Amino acid sequence: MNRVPEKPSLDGLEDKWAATWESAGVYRFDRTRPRAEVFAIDTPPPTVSGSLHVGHVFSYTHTDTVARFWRMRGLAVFYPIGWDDNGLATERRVQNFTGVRCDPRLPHDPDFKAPFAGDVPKDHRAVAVSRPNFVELCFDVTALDERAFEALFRKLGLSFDWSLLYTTIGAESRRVSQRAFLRNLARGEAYQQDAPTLYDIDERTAVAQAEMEDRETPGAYHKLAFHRTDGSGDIEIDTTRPELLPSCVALVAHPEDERYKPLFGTTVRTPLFEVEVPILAHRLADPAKGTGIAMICTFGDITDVTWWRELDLPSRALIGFDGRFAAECPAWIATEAGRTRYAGIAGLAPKQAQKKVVELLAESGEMIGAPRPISHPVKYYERGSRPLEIVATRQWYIRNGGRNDELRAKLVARGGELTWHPPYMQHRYDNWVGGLAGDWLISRQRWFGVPIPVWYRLDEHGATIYDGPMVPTEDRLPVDPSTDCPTGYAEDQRGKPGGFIGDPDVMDTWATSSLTPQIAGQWEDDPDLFGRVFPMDVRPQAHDIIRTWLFATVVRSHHEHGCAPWKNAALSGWILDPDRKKMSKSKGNVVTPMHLLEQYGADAVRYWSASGRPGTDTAFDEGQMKIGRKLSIKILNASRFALGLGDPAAGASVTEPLDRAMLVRLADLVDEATAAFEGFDYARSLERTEAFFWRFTDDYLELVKHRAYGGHGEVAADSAKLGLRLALETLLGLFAPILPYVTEEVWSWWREGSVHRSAWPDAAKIRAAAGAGQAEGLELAAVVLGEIRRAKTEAKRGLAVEVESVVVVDTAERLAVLDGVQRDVCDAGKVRSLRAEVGEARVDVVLVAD
RNA sequence: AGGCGGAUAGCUCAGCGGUAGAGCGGCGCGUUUACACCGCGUUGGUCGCAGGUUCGAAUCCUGUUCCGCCUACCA
Repeated sequence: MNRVPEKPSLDGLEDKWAATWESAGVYRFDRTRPRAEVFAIDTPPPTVSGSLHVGHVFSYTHTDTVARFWRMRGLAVFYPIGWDDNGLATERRVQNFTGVRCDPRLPHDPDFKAPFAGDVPKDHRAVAVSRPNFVELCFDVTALDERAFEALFRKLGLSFDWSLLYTTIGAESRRVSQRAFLRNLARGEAYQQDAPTLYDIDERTAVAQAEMEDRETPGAYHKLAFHRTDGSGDIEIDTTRPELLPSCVALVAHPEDERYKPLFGTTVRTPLFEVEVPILAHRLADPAKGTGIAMICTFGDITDVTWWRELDLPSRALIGFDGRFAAECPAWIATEAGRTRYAGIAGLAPKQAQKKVVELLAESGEMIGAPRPISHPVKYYERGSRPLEIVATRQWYIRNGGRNDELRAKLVARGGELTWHPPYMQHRYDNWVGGLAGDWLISRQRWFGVPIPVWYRLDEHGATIYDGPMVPTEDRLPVDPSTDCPTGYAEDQRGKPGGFIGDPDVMDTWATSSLTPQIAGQWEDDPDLFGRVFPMDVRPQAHDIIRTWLFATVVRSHHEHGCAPWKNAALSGWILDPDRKKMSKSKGNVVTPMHLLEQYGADAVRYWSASGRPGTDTAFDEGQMKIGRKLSIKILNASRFALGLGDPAAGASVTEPLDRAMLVRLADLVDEATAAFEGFDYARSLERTEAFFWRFTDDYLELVKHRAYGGHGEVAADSAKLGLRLALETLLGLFAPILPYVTEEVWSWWREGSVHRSAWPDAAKIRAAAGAGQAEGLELAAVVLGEIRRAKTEAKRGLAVEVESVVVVDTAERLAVLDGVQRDVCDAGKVRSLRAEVGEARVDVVLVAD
């Protein structure tokens, strides 16, 4: 059966085969298979906040090659895909795309239409919309983005089972997320606390430690004079945040610092605001920093929080949820001068307040010298533009070992249960878990997310009673406490004294995406399915989100299931631009992938991706894509040659030494490629297969060509045809995970079904066909052929020119091997006579005269 | 400041104890019935630096310099 086209082409293969695979269900998960026969992948759901970039193509291809390998090995591959479309990134996308902002105080407008669709003018001021309207827009815009995501992933040839598609904002995800939260709550792993938290004043939400990053930021030391209340002079302190002076609650120095030891227990008056504060001792005060004595403000940084807690200080926080200083002068500023000065900064943002305070200090003479500019690391929300503030608020947390060493040790051990690819990535995990400073803050003061499924009772005055929140039964999930009622209450009691109120917050995106194994596996909704896929075999992801997604998933699995969520963690590197910088949207150096797929073809782009070794950052390189395209074309043409020779006779076998030698090497290749894939090393498998393939086409095909055409009779020709077919079948199999389109195309010329459902190549079967083949035969023939080619090239003659004679000098042993392949060498080189001599290795070539 | 990676041909990278490799690029040759979206040949390197172990080191050990990343560092 031969359906070899006259002029094979790569054009159009993506659309043709993607459609066929979908309609034939080639990648459908077989849920009847027991756990031992399943390979389950916890695919990262990409964040829906615009478009996918070439980095996604890179890492998703890696996982896809592994999925395809295990599928060919006969496992039922559970390979879901989801869209992470809840959370702040999505909200931002929607704001930027439609030109609106959410104002939850507004009423729902049923006729509202978005003012823009991706074409928001630069000078546009965002239109305020109600929360329900905003959420509707979020659904609309994400649906649009998700269609584009799907088109790209399908074209790239990712072998997802699209029937398993989920979204993190979908009802199923909300149910899983809320159920997991409620179980955390019931077991005491989730709790509420009113405490200082990291707070982004632009997004107006609390953020978690994992979402925080340091940025080198310009600042300045200001030296301030605090006045001793016993009148014996001033204490000088250095601060980068003089605007926090009205929140000062104490000064602190190291307990062993001789300079300040005598002052502990005495008090000073703050500059400008004239508040009396104590001088205290604490080990975290660094005698080498600034003047060695610091002012404690509520709250300038995390150390302030520690001091506040450990020294039992009052809270004098002034920066509110809007990021501005309180409008009213606080009671602790008692003097008239102090209150007048505070009026000057009331309502200002931190930066403006600092400017004003510095002015006031200059006027009062309480600043010593000019500010000394410095550059120092400051904490930002990773998506934020202004430094984080610390604001005392009530928030929800999930225990993650940050405040409990026993739990911390258990979670480190869970990380140790995983097999990490590459192994050194585990250090990142250990490093992060070891350095956690607090529990995981999961509540966000946002709108498009999974609601925290609790209600609070209101007392007879309408005040919220936070103790003993009311929770829904699991059969009611998912709920939205802003529209659903707690059991035993009616809607008209919402917000009324003696009634109830819903928790207004949503959970952070990670609090839901940390449950992707449970979401994809339909935990509790389909226990049969869940039992067949959990714990999963592998979590593939990029290494920059080990501290967030990977760790959070381990935390949830540990709490809920008492085990690690997967067996393996496979970490992809980043794509670097030609200047070796990470490609990211914020740097503006991203390359959009669709045009690459159209220009080079999906297989070529996958080839480039698969040449990036696991965990290794890789340069964006269109040159590699060109090579991948060349390789794909070569596969088409070589296949056309092998299959165009016609079918071998029934009962024929591989008899020729050259053919057997090639098969011996091919079997070795299968062993190597298999071992590489078993260790998730798709890159090594590709490299070895490709190296073999080029030698196969350059040397073996040329050596065998004349004989295969029938130059030495049917038996010798059939040996070649059989060898070629076995090699072709094997090479198509080895290439199939990397180059799914071209391999499927060639497969369809002569085989039934999909190559992607065929069995992974079997080295034993190839060795059986090779019989007593001597592997060196192929190399030896290639070496002699190479010498012949060189002689022709150096003589500036064409390769078609005939060779008068060749003398091969080598050991008797090798000459015996050469003897078996000599006829093929002479055919390929157009050699009239070849003589062998024992001696020091050498090849002499004499061409026929011009 | 700790930790982890990397440093090999002009470029991208493989090799990780036994005579320095591939592809791309450069140069030259060639239309041979799979392939001009081609083929063939060829040119490229004190394997970051300095010590050490070894018969033998790109490969192991120690130190060191650059580059990247992760943690920590906000008075």
